Amino acid sequence: MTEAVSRPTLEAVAARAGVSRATVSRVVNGGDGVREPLVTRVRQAVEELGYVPNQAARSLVTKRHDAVAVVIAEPEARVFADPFFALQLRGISKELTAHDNQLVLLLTEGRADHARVARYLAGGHVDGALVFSLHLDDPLPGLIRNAGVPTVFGGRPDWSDGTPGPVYVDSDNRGGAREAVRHLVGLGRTRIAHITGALDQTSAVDRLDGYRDIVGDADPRLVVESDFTPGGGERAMRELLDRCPDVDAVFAANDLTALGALRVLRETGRRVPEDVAVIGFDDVLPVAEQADPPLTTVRQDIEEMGRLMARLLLRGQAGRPGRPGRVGEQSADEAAAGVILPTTLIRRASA
Amino acid sequence: MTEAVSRPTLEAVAARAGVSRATVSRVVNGGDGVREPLVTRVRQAVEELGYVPNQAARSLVTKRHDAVAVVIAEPEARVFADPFFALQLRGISKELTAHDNQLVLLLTEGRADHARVARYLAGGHVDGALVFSLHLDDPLPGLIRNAGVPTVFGGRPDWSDGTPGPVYVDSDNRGGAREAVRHLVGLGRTRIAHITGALDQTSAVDRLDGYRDIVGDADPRLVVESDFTPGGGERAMRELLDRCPDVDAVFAANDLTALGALRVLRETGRRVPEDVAVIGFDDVLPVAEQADPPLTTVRQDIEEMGRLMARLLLRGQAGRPGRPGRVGEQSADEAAAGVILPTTLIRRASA
DNA sequence: GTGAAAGCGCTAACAG
DNA sequence: CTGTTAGCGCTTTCAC
Repeated sequence: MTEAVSRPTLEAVAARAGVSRATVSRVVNGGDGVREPLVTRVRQAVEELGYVPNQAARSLVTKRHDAVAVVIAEPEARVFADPFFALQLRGISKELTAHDNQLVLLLTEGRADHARVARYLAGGHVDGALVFSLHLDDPLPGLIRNAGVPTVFGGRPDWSDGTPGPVYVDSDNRGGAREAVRHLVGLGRTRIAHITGALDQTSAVDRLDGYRDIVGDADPRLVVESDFTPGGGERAMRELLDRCPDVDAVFAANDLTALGALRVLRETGRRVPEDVAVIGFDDVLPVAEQADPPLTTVRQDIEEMGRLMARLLLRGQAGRPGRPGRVGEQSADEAAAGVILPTTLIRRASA
Repeated sequence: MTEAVSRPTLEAVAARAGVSRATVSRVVNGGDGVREPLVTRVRQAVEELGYVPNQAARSLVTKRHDAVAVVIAEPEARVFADPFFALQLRGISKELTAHDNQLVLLLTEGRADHARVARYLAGGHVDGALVFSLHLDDPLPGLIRNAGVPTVFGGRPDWSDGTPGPVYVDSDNRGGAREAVRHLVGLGRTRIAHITGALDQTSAVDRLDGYRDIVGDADPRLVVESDFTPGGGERAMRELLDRCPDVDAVFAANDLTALGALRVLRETGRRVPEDVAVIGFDDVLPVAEQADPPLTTVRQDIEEMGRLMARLLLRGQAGRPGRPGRVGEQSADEAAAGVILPTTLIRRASA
């Protein structure tokens, strides 16, 4: 006795309400132009039968999917070492949910998966894509452009060709860096160092630029390249102390890096902030708040970034090389561009 | 000139290959019972046209979706404070990808979203669900059961009614706790305390049980209830020192809690591990490795948990109260049950 | 083995 | 305003 619980169709609702399928369809989709008595009758039939529209059938005719792909292209485990993506996802999810769109998550493990993702996007399974791929040499953005799907990028992508700029949402990395360094200057520090992030990511480059905006042509030995990890931060800090024992402030490219720097500073007997002031970036709470001493850092509103990305896509601000759809209804002359979210300096004990 | 780039259909491929739609369909779906010359010709046409099957059309007839929902029901921001879910997602994603299934992510913000999720699952948009909902009083698992979708839970759910047990994957929280405490005992500690996690989650309860398994009826003041956060860990540690100044070891319910405990220990001038040994749980790398001193902790293979959940669902081990589908093809007598993954004690400096 | 034909459940003209 | 009529692109009997 396989209780074949096949769900009710439009047909069934129509029969029960004593109207045509078309009328039920109209009611289900907002019920414009249907007279009150019928609307109620249909609504009731829907209720009684527990009718839920079959999305596949609907997509087949509308060519819409009410679904958006989120592509996270980060081979490194590092992505998962801080809550960055989790927060973005939450922001994205909230916005998509508010507009009855589903979130299809596409995680990639290196290049092997790129073709798969490109095929999926080109396959017209979703109305748009939100893409995180922050590495300069990543071929994925290009592939995605060819897929002809409206797309919004998370973080400024690095396209130097002449095509109309991609739509993206980013934090004000450069401005945030400037504020951090300015704060250090305000503290009277004169030997301000910078430990960079992985310079194949625009965020790291922008933060370095912000640092340079303030310090000008300071001693180049005060800039040490690193990679956004605590271990990298340690190595960089050691090298820094080696090169410039008189350093009195460090602006680290992110909180994890700052953590590594703090550790080395402590080991070598420097007091923070008395001897060396330290500032991070991101304001990853469990890291920044629990650091010793608690970390002064530049906060970015990560969840808001996610929300905004989704909003841009749904509003059709996104580049849409190809076919139509509810997502992507922007006017043709809408200049594709980036949206930059402000950052805030959070003062704690380390600077 | 809107280059209506409407993608090629089966029809088009059939025409190009000089065969019928049915034949193309067969080839696309594995190409059994089609003779070699045709297979090649069709494959080539598919290639040339860049044909990608329309999933909506396919689902409409097969009633399969090759999509799985991942439901993360965590109102608290805490979820996002550690990479737990990110790692699970990665494991899930890998497994789903390997079987050509899509991952639909459903994040919920408290009860308001429960109805939405239940409706979505009941709506037959996906072939199954992987559900994370670790709070004892959460109504979501019940709702999902009623949705009639094959489901695998992440973490042992707490159903006390008589229904056949839900399928779930969990870490060996109890065993891991035992190992941690045993290690402390082996170190010669005699006043071993436990700072619990949020006791409305089975993981916290299981870890507490494991602790008790080893210490027996030790001084009950050595157990302090907390909530898995660093702040909670601090408060708990303070209370603990207050109650039992002679404590010489602490087993914390997770790494974040241990971090808070370490901080208080340091503040109050205790040396770790000389005066007080500390063990955490989870082995969240950026936390455990960067702690001062680096944290001895119980590692769980989180990614593997995710992978296993997906595998169970795809293999049809999952409870399936309702309709058929590729997902959920288990034999009726297959005993639904939990799979418990082993944990490992990672020795660092803190104990 | 291969093709022809009948829908899957829904929306979107088009009549009435 | 409401109902009728075509399909959307695909899989799947069923003949050939």
